[in-house]
Amino acid sequence: MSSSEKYDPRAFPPVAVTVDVVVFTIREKTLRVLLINRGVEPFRGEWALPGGFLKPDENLDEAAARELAEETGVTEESVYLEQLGSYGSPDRDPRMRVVTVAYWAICGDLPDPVGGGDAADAMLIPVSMIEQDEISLAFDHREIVRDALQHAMRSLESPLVAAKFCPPQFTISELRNVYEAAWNRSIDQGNFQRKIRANRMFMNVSAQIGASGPRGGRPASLWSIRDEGPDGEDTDGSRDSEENEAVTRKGKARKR
Amino acid sequence: MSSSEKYDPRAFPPVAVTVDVVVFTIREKTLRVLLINRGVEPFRGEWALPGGFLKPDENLDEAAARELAEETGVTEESVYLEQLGSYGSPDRDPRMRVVTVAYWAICGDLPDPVGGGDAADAMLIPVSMIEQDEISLAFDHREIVRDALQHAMRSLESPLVAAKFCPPQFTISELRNVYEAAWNRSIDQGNFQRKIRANRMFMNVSAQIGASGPRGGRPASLWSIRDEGPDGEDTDGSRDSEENEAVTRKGKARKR
DNA sequence: TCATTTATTGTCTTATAGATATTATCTTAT
DNA sequence: ATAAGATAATATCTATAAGACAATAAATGA
Repeated sequence: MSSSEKYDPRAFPPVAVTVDVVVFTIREKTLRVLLINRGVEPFRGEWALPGGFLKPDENLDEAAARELAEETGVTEESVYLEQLGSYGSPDRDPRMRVVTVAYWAICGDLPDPVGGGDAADAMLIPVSMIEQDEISLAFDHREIVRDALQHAMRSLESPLVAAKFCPPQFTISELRNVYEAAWNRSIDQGNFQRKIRANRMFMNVSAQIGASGPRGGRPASLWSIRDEGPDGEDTDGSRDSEENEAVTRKGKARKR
Repeated sequence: MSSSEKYDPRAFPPVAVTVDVVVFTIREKTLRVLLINRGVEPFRGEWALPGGFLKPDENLDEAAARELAEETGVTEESVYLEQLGSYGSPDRDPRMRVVTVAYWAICGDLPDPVGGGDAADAMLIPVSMIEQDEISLAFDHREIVRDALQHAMRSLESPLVAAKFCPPQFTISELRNVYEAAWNRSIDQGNFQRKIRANRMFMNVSAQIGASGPRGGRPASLWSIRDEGPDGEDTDGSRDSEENEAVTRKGKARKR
């Protein structure tokens, strides 16, 4: 700040800092984003991201977690929440100068009737509707959602992130369904099995056996993310594979 | 913001927004970061990132570019500048609540005597000194630099980003030197050539031939980044390789 | 000329992804 | 009880790419 020290921060026009959260979840095999219908001006009646003003004594992560909890009822446990980036065009909020810090989250188990009281004041819209511009959002939230989507798709390459869409214990098929929803195409089952089984970050909960699906079929074994202690507790001493093996996205883009 | 609309932004305690930039460059085959010696309180005399307060009429990217230019004299041309993230712990600045938006930049051609007038008020320290905690920084700038470093290392997997450390036209060896500086190990020359030549984002400036090194040797041909038009102008019609082929980091970690 | 340096090309090995089976184990219908 | 269908789990083959390693080519300076 050497060359800007002449500026007294208190002399600056007021800037408000908000936090907005792009909440992803999967419903009906479709990747969706949580939107809130604004009850007040500006942009009253339009759809916007859940969010709010940063409070004096909380840091950014805490503010994001608080907003997420207020808007979804989801406690911090089992939720993936990560900062996305900040947006601060001078005129992005007609009221005053507002810089927002955007976060993105994965909720595997969103309570279905989201929102406060009114049933119509919150919804989960498919991301495809935003990609194809079939809905307009308040502020610059369309840009934020698009950036979040792009970021999320990259992060999904790590199956550890994809697993956040699943319950704590899950079958490999459930994890595969996450990718099929996000990428909107089918994934070879056998190859996916091989990939996950080779990833040492996943642990077979051998004691448990999942139930068969509604249409029968061999029951799947349950898996969970290996809780990594402070130091890498390597039960199997001889391994030299990379820890973060990505799930790549090549292959025939056959429709589902 | 639905559940927080009760808050009037103007009623909030003042928040200042600053922009800090982590400027990377390579000197003496070492990846380095630009630090400024603070001339005023707080943290007077300590090393800090270049940065300053967000001005009323500029957006975040503009503020970062301005700070970068003020502190280094480097104009926006040929500089890679990207937002890293925001930091807003309540007590990160003893004066008042300050949220900073951090950026990271790659400067291939930093003017050597950086800083304003005093020669000692700016320096380029090796990133290893920060990794190993051999220097203390003002504010939470150590955390910011570490995050930037982590982010930069990931971004470097794209040779297009690595090329930002080089002049507009460069030899493949110069580009390889970027990786050798960043990863602190040698890279097989033949394999690297093959990799870059296979990447359609690089273009051989066949007319030009670079000069030989100080110790002789065959002069290298010059390369540049293919300036991509609005639509992919594909001179060579038949290609189906991915555009962003990464330079991976495996292989023997032999010392240099 | 020769040593040196860098560019360029080639080959071998290994690892992995994807395609394509095949086998195993369950549910449901008859 | 049996057959059919569904899903899980395993196996095999191929193509591709990366890395290790080596060899050749082209320029420089001494």
